[in-house]
Amino acid sequence: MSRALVSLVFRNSPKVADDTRSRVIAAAERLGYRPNANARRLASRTTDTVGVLLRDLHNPFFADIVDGIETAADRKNVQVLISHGRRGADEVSAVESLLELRPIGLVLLSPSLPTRAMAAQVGTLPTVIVGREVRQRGFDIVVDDDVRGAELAVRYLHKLGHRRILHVTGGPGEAGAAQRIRGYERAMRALGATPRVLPARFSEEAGFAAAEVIAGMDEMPTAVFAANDLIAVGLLSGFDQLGIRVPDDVSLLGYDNTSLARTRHIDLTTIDQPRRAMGELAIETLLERLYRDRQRSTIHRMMPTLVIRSTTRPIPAAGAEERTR
Amino acid sequence: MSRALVSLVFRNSPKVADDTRSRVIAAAERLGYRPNANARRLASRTTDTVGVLLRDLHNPFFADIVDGIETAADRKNVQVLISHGRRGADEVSAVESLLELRPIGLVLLSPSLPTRAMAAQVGTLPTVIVGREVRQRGFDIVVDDDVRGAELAVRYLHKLGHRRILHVTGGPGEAGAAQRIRGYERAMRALGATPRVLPARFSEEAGFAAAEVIAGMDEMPTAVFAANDLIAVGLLSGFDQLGIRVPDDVSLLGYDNTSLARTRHIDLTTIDQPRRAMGELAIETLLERLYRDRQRSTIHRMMPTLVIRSTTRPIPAAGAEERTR
DNA sequence: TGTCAGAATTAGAGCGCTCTAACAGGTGGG
DNA sequence: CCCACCTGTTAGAGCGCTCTAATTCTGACA
Repeated sequence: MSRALVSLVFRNSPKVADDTRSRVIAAAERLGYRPNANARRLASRTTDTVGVLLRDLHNPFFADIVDGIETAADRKNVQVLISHGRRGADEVSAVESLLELRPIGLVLLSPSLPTRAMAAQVGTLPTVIVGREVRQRGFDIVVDDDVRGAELAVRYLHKLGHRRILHVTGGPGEAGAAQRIRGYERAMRALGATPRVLPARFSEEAGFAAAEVIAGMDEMPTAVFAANDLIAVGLLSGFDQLGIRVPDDVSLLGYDNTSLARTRHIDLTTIDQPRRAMGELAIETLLERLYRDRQRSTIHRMMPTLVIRSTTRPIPAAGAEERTR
Repeated sequence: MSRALVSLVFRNSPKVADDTRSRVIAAAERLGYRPNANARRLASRTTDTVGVLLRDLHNPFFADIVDGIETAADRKNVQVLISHGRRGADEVSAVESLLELRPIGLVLLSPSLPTRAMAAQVGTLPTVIVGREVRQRGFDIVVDDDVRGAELAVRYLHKLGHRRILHVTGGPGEAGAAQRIRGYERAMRALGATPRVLPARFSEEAGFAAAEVIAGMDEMPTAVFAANDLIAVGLLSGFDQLGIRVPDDVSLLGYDNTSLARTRHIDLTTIDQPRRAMGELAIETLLERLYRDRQRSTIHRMMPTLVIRSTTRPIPAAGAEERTR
């Protein structure tokens, strides 16, 4: 049996006879043969693998996206190679080591590098950026529509009768913070309510601190829309400590539907990004550019959904009153 | 300039003259040259990469271990390749694709495969198993010392004055459950207390359900040691719902020090496994077998620590009384 | 029985690197 | 002034596969 035959068998080529195939497989088993992926990747023009840059393994948010990526990759018969740029460490070298393996494309999950630098590094390689909206020729984008997510949150609280709805936002550079403010403000104005934004950061600590600020306000809000779940959970403990009851005294709404929000003990009403779908779409967008030879950049803004749990409730009287409007 | 020269430059060989080196680098930059890792891996005898099987990306527990792995790998100048066997999916094929890349060794994080099957698959390749204690020649093991962790928990509660300490355990097959029961029972007996184990599973739901069972007991425990944090958090909500206050009415202690336990809102006293250290040790063990040509299997049982938060407190009177003993 | 199309198999080049051994160009000692 | 020796560079084989094109094998049909 020739080398080429074995190669064909291991690539499931249809042009090899059934009995030959089984003889090859039997022989391989007997000899303990295992194909060498490095040789295959070198010899074949294509590698059939897409590289995924995963910056933060600790954030379960990305886990769902990777799940989606792998589901779609499986379906499309491409391999996935994950590179974990160590926490805060050199993203450039993480991408570089991915590129040295000659993937057919790249998926970058919430990369933090300057857009220009990324563009220079990946060159013409099809690249999809998930979770960060950059304007740069050549990149395809998959993001959550944070503006509409925030609108969803505000409209729901408004429907419950809330009028004094405060937004606790993330830091200026934090992913989605600006868009969420925009959606919040737009929805508030559309509903004839006055927007009010309290600056913070995307962290539990910041939320905890914000609770005190809120408690000290002349006119306390009846509902708080936190820019992410961490802030919301921080607010929850802050309110708890200050004797402010959620949702009795104040309704609380988060963003991201993290596993934290899902625990019974927290049970936070929140906005859910379609994470798995985002991952799947990333792969599909990548392959579509590759196989259909698309040149133009696309941006997919995915529609988030509202997940109602137990930290929100109608304003006792006003709620009913307003609903009849 | 020859091909070999470029190769030497990119491998940081000391035997290339400084000016030649910079000329090569300049030329590479100008031509947009990037080494092909597949060719390198094929041509050189060694690949300098260890493969890591990560079964569950959603479990932040593994994220810390991977952090440790990458820290140590960085220090030792080896690459890390992560393979994410899709959730519950074919672990065999995930390991297989890792093996096809010809790593110098493997680190398996809490693998679920039968020991024999794993041994057959990896053959003589140095392999470290983290988080699961298997008895099989050829594997090195890094685990938390769950027996001593459980003892730590019991002794602490005992020191606080608790005598009726209940242990809510995980399912029979769940990682560490058996050892934690053993440590719990041993410590209880050593302290002259009567062990009592309530069977459950490693989930929030199971913890929630257990709360009701506990509330219905003739003689309620004054402290509950849950086999992991998820159970503890479930218990927390269960107790909450039943009007049982933690820690006023009952002290609660978890295991694993998950991010959940760390949130202010939960702030759970728990046992911490040295996850980063476990990851680092995995790499060191692997390389030590490789370079020192060690043949015998080793098992590292890492000492966990107690993290005191706000779900445990002394029994008001008895606590002080007992301390003077 | 010969012919031929199509199916199955194989020879041989080449993927981009590393490795060994050989080679060039100084340097310094005899 | 030659030779040994060291440093720096390079020729050429080879890593284990894929790919193309050529070759062999089959069976159908005249």
